[in-house]
Amino acid sequence: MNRSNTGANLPALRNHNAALVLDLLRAAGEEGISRLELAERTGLTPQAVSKITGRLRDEGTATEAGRRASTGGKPRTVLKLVPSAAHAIGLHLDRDELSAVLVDLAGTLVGARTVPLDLGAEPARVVEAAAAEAEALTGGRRVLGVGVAMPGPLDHDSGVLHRVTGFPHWSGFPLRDALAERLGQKVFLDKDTNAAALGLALRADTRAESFAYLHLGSGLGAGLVLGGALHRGARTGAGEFGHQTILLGGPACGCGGRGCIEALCLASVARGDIAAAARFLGVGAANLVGLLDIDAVLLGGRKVAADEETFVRGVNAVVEERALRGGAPAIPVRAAAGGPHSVAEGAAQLVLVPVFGRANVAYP
Amino acid sequence: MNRSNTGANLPALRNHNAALVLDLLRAAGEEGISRLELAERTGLTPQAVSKITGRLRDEGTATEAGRRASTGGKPRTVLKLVPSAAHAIGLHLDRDELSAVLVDLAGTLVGARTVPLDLGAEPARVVEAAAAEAEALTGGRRVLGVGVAMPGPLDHDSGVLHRVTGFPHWSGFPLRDALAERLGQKVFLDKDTNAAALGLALRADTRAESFAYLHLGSGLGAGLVLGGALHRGARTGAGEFGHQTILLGGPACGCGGRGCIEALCLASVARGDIAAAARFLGVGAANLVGLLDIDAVLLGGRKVAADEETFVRGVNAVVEERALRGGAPAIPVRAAAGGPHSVAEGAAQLVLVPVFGRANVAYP
DNA sequence: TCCACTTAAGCAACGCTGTTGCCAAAGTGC
DNA sequence: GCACTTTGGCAACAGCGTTGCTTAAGTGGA
Repeated sequence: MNRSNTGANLPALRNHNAALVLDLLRAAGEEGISRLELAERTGLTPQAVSKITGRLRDEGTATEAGRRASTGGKPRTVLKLVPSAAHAIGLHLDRDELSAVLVDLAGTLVGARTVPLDLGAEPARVVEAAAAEAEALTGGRRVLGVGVAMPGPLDHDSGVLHRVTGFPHWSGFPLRDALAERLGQKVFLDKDTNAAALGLALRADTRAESFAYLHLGSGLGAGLVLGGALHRGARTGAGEFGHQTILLGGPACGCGGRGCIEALCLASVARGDIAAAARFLGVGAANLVGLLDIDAVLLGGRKVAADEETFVRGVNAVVEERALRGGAPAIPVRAAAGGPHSVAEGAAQLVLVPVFGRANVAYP
Repeated sequence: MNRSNTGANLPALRNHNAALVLDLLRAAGEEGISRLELAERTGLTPQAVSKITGRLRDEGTATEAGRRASTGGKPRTVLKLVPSAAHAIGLHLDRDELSAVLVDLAGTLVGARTVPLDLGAEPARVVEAAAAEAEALTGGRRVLGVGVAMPGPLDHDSGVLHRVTGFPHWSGFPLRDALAERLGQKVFLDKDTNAAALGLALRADTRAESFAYLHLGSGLGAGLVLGGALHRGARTGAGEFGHQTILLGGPACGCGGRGCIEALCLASVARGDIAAAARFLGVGAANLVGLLDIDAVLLGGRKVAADEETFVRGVNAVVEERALRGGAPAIPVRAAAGGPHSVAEGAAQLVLVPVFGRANVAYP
């Protein structure tokens, strides 16, 4: 259940409704949305919407932008988000590269920087490098916070890293708090696959409330969006997809197990048999779709990008066959959209999520 | 993200806070809880808690029950839920049996009836039989609604059945609305595995925010509780666990696939090799634990009950080994508690969930 | 051109929420 | 017996969305 455990008072109620309206304004994009439509969609009275949008306009977060055609009376006024009213920074710390982006309230990329990074260096030096990139992008703008995405495992709630694969000295380092203190900004930390999935969840072209993002690069991982929200699990460990067993007693995997999807996929890719890799991935995807009843499967990662069509076709074939067998409707399998900074952009969305009321709790 | 899509006003805020307090009162059980502790746990001010509990006492839902020892000042007054203030009915429609229970606000079993049922009969007759059982249990008490659990597939949101396996004439029947009209009560419909999981989620001895309930009977299914709420998926299809592939190219399953957990498990059970069945179940459980990062795995169903210890031990061994391999803490694997009416009791909880604010949306 | 009608949106008064400031009640312990 | 601590209710209050009404801004027929 996606629920709040804390009591609510008038300011909380006000934030809740304002976030709801802002989320609709964001979804409306350039087209805008009228006050009455906001009222219908939120269930609030038109008068309440007028008050809320009035406050947003006073803040500078929303603005009037034209009118619709009349339907026999006074035409509706169109309201739009003012994306430049605030910004967020997203950082993607990868093994050998640091990607930093600045996005506006609408999530649009405003600036980006990429520099080499040695994740094996001392934590303090990495923090300093990350902070420098963030500051270089800020440029006097109103920045709400900084989102950081990196390879797991880590703990989203406490902002502490665990044993980052290959870099044992990161274990237990409180990256979120260290960066927050250095920058004087709110900082949010999450796994790279989660950030990527969040970024996809908020793209206008991904209209799915629930989906799985499967990332096949040097490893295989997943980001899960369930009911519009990231599912992180109890210890930010959710999305461990690569080491699902699909072939008992199968070939050995680096993890110590046998018949893991990752091992089967990567071996097939290494052999050049992309169709076989896609089928293995499809079996895991079909398991996942059946278990969670999601709306879509999105594929990404370097290995997928190298032969998108074969992967999409192969995964789709397995998922579709399994759905038909179970009498369920088939769900779409697509390649994930997104450019070279998609993970960093998703990280920036970690900052924007609470602004638009899409946090795991309805009341902050 | 577990979030509300609708606007909130003062009555909604009041309901939200009252439900929060009621939930804490329920969790406190016979021991009770003081006003100040309620204030700490909810984040509300003591005065707000006094007002809310005052209203609950006026309604008859809560009552004062003794005091704690003094800590140097006026001793705290203990408040308790009055379980008999309202009741809920739960119905479990199984293939050959109808189990009906009456539970109080605390979820305690107050009455139960079991009669034979032919799920293959005409829907109208089944509705009538269900309604008669519900009425026989009511007995002039204040009943908040009726929860119905039955084998899927079905749609929880619309309350309509799909092609119930083996009973094609149920397809498309609006069971929820038919029963609601016949009884003049609110009715909630869900899958049997979901009801069982919900019942477990609300038992005092299951202290897990997120867990999977794996049910091995004539088939194999799962109920998922994530972050304290049932995860039903987009079409109430979540929990399709039996037909997860764990052995590519394995033995054929009745579903048309190969190497499904269900087929492997049931074949082992039929051979009398319970340890092997447990290992197969364990592989599926380990996949699930890794994917969702849950806190516990609970096992139930007739086949499990026949040799609980072997199943728990076998599943635990696989789950534990996988967790250690991934560097994650091991999570408990246990047999699900619950008596002969546990599914019907969980169905009754479908009615109580909104009362205690544990619905999927924070604001109803 | 005018006027009746429709639709949009703000103003003002209102009921009700949790909060704040204060005080009475009910204990402990020197 | 008195000072102190802690609980918990009373009363006044700020602020939320709602309600009732008015004004603004269009359409379309006479």
